This record gives sequence, C-alpha cells and structure tokens, in this order.
Amino acid sequence: MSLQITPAELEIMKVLWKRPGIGASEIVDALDGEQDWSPRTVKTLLSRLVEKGALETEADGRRYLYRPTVAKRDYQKKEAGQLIDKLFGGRAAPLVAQLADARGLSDDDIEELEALLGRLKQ
Amino acid sequence: MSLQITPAELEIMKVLWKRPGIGASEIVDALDGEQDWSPRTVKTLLSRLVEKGALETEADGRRYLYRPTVAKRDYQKKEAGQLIDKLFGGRAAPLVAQLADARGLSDDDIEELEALLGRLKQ
DNA sequence: CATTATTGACCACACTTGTAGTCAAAAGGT
DNA sequence: ACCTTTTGACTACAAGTGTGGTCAATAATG
Repeated sequence: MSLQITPAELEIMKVLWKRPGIGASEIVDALDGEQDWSPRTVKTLLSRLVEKGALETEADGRRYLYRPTVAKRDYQKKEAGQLIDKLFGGRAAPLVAQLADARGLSDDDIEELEALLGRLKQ
Repeated sequence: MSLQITPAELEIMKVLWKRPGIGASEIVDALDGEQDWSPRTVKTLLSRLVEKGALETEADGRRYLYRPTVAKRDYQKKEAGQLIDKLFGGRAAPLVAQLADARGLSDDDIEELEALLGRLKQ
C-alpha cells in the first residue's frame, strides 16, 4: 500500500486526524476559513482517499462517516523519512542543522531537543 | 520564483549539484545505474528545469552545459521548512522526535546534534 | 566526403491532481 | 405526499508529470 497523499488530500486528513468519524458536511464546515473549496471538491478528495485506502468508511444512514486508516504519527514518520532519504543522504543530523539554519530553533525547541537526546542516550 | 522541482527532476539536480557545468550526455552517464532513463527522458527533464529557472545553460559548441541556479543547501532548507509547516505545525522539535523514533538516530547523529545544540546556545 | 551518432527543439500520451459539475436516491420540511 | 437539500457515484477537464518519440542540424568517424 503506497498511500500517496497529495497536498489537497492532506488537508482533509488533518481534519479527520483531529476529529475521526465525522461526515462530509462536518468536514466541509471544519475546512471553512482554511480552504475555500466547494463541497463537491471535498467529496472528490474524500472518494480518492477512500479509493487509496487512506480512509475507511462506516455507513450512517444515507451517508458515510470517515476515519483515517493511518495514524498521523505514522504518516509524519514516513514523510520525514522520505525527506531525509531523498535529500539528506539518509542522515537526520544534517536535516536538523538545516532547520536550525533556516528558521532558527526557539529556546524551547533547543531544550526539547536536548531532553530528547538525553533520553536517547539513556 | 516558485521553483517546483519534481522527484524525477531532483535526480538531475543532484547530479548537477555534485558536478555543475556538465552536458547532457555526462548526466546520462552519471545516472546510469541510478535511474534507468532513456537519454530522451533526461533531455526532457533538463529542458523543463531550464524552463523553470532551476538550471542555467552555457553554450559549448553544439550543446549546453548545465548548472544549478539554486544551491543544494538552499533547496534542502526550503524543503525541510515546507515539511515542518505542512505536517509539524511549524515546529522543528516534533520532527526530530519523529525521526528519532522512526529510524533511530545513530550515536554519531546524537553527538552531532548535541554539538549543534551547544553551538546554538552560544 | 558520406554515414552515423549526438544534441536541442518540439511533440505525444497516459496518469495524477486540483477543482468542480451532473444525477439520482434519500431525508427532511411543510 | 411534494419540494428542497444533502449525499455518494460518476463525469469533466486543464495543468502537471513521467516517459519517451521525431526531426533537423551538426559533430565525429571511417
């Protein structure tokens, strides 16, 4: 299962990661302000996501409730891994270095990372 | 300049970041083993990259020499930034946490990151 | 010099993606 | 019981993408 989620589809996934098990109209509402999509467009994206296996449906009368089949965390992991394989020779450290350079890590970030590294070293 | 480089095009860019200023046939050779593309395909990708402004050309007799207009480093930065904006709420630390979880940082990675954090803290 | 190989310009074509329309069934209001 | 609204199914269609072909000019080679 390759699970190729496009940027537009990802917006739908983000809504459903936050509130799994809602129907199309709630998704349209949740996207209001974020994306300016016709309800038709949202429907198409939902169908494609179901077709791709990224969402599963549960019948609820005349409509479906949608729910991600992939945890957000797993998807993030996969994407992050792909990025470092694609551009950073498979090593994470250079990526972090670029991030630091690109946008500056906040003090909070730095502390969080130090704590994380501490845990990794046991 | 939006500079949207597709995955196939990126393979060409990687070759040229390593050896800027070479011609099409050298690129085909360099890709041999990596990608199994016909020379025609490589030509098309080169044209599109030039069209997009990601490469500049220098005439060399009957052919062109190609050279990236964007440094690899800048491109990496942009991509890393896009990823964390798209999926990690704009914060770098969660990304690093996922990486650590996803593929385990090596001892070298950890050391490198600690040194980096040390520098960032002044 | 005649033939062949290489190169950029242009073209092709199927698949994906963003964005949405049509249609028919069903649900809900009056 | 009708009319309207909502929903999923199917369809559309242009732009982008992967993959490669044709063609004419030119360089290299016999």
